[in-house]
Amino acid sequence: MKAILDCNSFYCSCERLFRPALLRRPVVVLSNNDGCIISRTDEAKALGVPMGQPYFQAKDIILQEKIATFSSNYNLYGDLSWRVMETLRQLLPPEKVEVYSVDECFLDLDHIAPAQLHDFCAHLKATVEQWTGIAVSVGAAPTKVLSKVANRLAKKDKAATGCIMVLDSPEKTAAALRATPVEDLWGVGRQYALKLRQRGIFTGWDLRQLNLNWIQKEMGGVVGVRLVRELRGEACIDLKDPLTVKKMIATTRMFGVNVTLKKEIKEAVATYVTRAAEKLRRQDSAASLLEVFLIAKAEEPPPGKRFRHGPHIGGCVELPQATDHTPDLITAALDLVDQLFEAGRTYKKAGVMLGGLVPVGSVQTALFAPPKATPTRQQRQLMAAVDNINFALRNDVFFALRNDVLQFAAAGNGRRWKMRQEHRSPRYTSRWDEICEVK
DNA sequence: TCTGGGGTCCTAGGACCC
DNA sequence: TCTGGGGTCCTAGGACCC
Repeated sequence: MKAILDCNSFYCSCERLFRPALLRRPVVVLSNNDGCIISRTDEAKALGVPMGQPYFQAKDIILQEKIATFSSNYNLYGDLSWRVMETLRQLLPPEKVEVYSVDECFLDLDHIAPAQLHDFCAHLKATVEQWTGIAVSVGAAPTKVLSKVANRLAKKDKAATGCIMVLDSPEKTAAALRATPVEDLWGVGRQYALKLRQRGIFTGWDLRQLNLNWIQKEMGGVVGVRLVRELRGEACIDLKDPLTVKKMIATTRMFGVNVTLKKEIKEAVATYVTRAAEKLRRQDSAASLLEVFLIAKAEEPPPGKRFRHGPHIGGCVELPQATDHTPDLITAALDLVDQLFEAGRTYKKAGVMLGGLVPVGSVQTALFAPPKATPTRQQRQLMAAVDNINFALRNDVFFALRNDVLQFAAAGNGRRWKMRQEHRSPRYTSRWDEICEVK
């Protein structure tokens, strides 16, 4: 059996953890730049605040209902997420724990006797809640897709299920699938849901009966077939090896204000490259492909039409040799900005993507590259030192700055373009100067 | 005024090989 | 009149996830 354990309204729960006064009050958390609502508690949901709604549209109801509102505080969420996952790794062999997202985790429970499953899930839940203070839900079933179904139903009726559902018989599974609309299945998005509904397929149970040839043709080939097989109880999606590294690394942000100056675009791009290169080194990879893109300001969307981003202006270079050295990546990225930037345009967003990742230990030396293209031992040591200092001081009271202690000059220091975070809570668990005080 | 960020996997089709 | 068969590799784009 497999299980998925996820944190209830994770970002909101993190905010509540340090403010017990918010315990039964509605809470929402906003995306970067205070753009959209990306987490909401049951109370906020009950007041009719939709997930993903732009903040400025929800402002009226937020004020009217006195909904507590926070900018996203990833230092805090990242730290609490780590505590939840670490707790699970203490309760299960670590290779049976697959961290799927910041607030979700797949578990392999094959070693638990069927009769004990429910109790074991309850034990996991109670321990995580006691050790971290974050409430969680658990769904268990023979496959990943079915465990997602179970988890959703467990959360939907918290009082009846106690946030735990185990699908350990064909009858329970059938009932669960009949109660699950297709669009709420893991792997069915807007497009497929529409297609299925037009064919009269409304629930997971309906989908499970469909002919695999049709699925193969109409639902993304093997992806759809795998989904339906999983609905039938045939495990097709294994737990992922916890040691797999990323194949692509991206850092992209909306600007906090409109940007028209090339200098500012370059500062932002250099900042994003720095961040991406840090992630690169953390997984011991080197990148051979670098892409930079800019998003220009969107035209007014026609009334009633969905919001769309402005034109995407992107460029890509193949590096002469894979590297994880920030200065080399910045140089290449700024060259791209020179090619992409058009004076007179207004930009809303920029991003950097690193691809063609290879293990840093086995970088192929370029035949025609000048000898200095290979990062030297000193350059490696330099980057390691920069990372160590920044990681350490990011959490230190004496350097409680918004920016890193060590920065590249190309990243600038005006940073007018930085994102807005008007409602950020203190970083209770990762900054000494922002720790919770009891009076 | 104002609409997030970071990923994965798969397919189709083109270019190219012998 | 009539133009094979069997591959590989790459890219762009679609769909999905949280």
